[in-house]
Amino acid sequence: MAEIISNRLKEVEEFRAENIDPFGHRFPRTHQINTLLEEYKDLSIGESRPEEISIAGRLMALRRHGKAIFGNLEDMSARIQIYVQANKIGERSFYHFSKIDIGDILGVSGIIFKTRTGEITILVKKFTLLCKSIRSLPEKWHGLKDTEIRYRKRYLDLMVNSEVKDIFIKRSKILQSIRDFLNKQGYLEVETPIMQPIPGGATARPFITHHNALHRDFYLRIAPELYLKRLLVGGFEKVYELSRNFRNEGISTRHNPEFTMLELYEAYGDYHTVMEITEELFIYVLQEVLGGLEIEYQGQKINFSRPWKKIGMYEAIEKSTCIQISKITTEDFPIIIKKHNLKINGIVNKGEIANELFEKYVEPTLIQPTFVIDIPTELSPLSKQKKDNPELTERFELFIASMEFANAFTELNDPEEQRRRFEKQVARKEAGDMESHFMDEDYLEALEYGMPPAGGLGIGIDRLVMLLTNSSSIKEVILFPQLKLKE
RNA sequence: GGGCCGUUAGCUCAGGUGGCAGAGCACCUGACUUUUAAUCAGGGUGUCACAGGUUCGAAUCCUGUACGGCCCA
Repeated sequence: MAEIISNRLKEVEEFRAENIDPFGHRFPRTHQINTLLEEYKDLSIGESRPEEISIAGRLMALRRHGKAIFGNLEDMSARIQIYVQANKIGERSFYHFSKIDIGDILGVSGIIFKTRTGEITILVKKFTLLCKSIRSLPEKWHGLKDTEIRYRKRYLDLMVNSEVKDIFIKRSKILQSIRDFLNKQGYLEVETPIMQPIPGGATARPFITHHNALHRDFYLRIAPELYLKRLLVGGFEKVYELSRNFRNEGISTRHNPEFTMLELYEAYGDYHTVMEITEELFIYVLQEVLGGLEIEYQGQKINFSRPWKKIGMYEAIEKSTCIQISKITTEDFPIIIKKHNLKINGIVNKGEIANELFEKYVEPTLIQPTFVIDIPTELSPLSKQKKDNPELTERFELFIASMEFANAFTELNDPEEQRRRFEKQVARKEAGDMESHFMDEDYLEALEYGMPPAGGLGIGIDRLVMLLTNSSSIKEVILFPQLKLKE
């Protein structure tokens, strides 16, 4: 490698000596390569066109034939063959071109023709060196497979693995179609603080950062929820935020410490209206991005045709385990915990037991889109209770392919009840549950001014992208996933 | 946090039982004006992840560490 770099640096100096800038400047292009290929696809073999075109891109392959050289130039859209002939470009330029390496970025001008093997090719009349590459690219045939290098040096991954590029193009389309859908429905996109004095809106440990001028710590948001609901208090009726959230927890194939969420709130709605929005949003995105409602994820066929399945959480647990959660009592807790080997942080209650049983026995079985509804109040400190059963809240979680994709509920707008919920969370925290919620007096004060009844929804965007790109790891859909530092 | 697997050239990978570090691509030298994984002739470019240990001798065996992957919590 050291040898390659020093050779290339020598070439850089040689170009400078010839008055050629090895790190060139703006280059006007007439075409992107894909449009060129499309425009000239009907040429017959040997036929050429007189008009001169210009493209730019990275040289990905070279085939030298003495006084002629073939290469492949690639831009973001496609790859095209270029052909340089000594007697067409001139001896001097040909000599310069012979110093070009795979990996260099070039602008080329010339005319289009079709070779006798039927490949659309640019006969180069002039080339411009736009950037000399001084390192050698990963192998042309096997590409770059080492997952660690792929994630750490994503630029190489993008350069040589076109499927990877496609994933991130798709990710962009997904985000765009979500915004399209919500904007059309009259939602307002807003931005709320990432640095928060009190982290709220989710059950998770936050990251801590420090503000020097204010002499105090802030938390990176674990969710934007409590700020978005302050906006409902303020009179915005339909808001959403596509937000980067940060949770101080382990890294796995489904968890990155920073991840993207959609949160939306609809005043005067509830969890039923939000369930409809969820279905409509998924279907809109699927149609826009994939053009259909059936996908295959990791070998499982998943169908998004409405209506999706709905099942109560207790009912789902009972079906899988025969445990009737609604009937168990405090005396049953240790027996169930022991029998099913459950792990609960801090204070044990019925909700936590239901949650553990659900995750262990029900979640793995939920392949087709399923709304799990009516979730225990003890697990839902920000949700409104069901009118006929205060043990449960008007809340759902959406599961697809055994993964949680959405969490939504009717928002709790009673400030006194909200205070009691926070107090219970604080008690949990004191009992050792580091993920439980903080007391947020400022939020309670906002509720005391009055928040309209509302439905709220959160969707994990990274997982959605995983689902629509058939990716098994969240790292495949995040450009620069978090890895441990090396050395 | 636990278990299993991996880390050898820029990249993709070989290297039973310990005995001079290997291949293909890339790269360097030369030939070649329609090739496309171009071809032909020649060249090996290395802290075998890191640190110890065993041994006459370690990429290989042992211990520990780092990073990554898969599974579990």
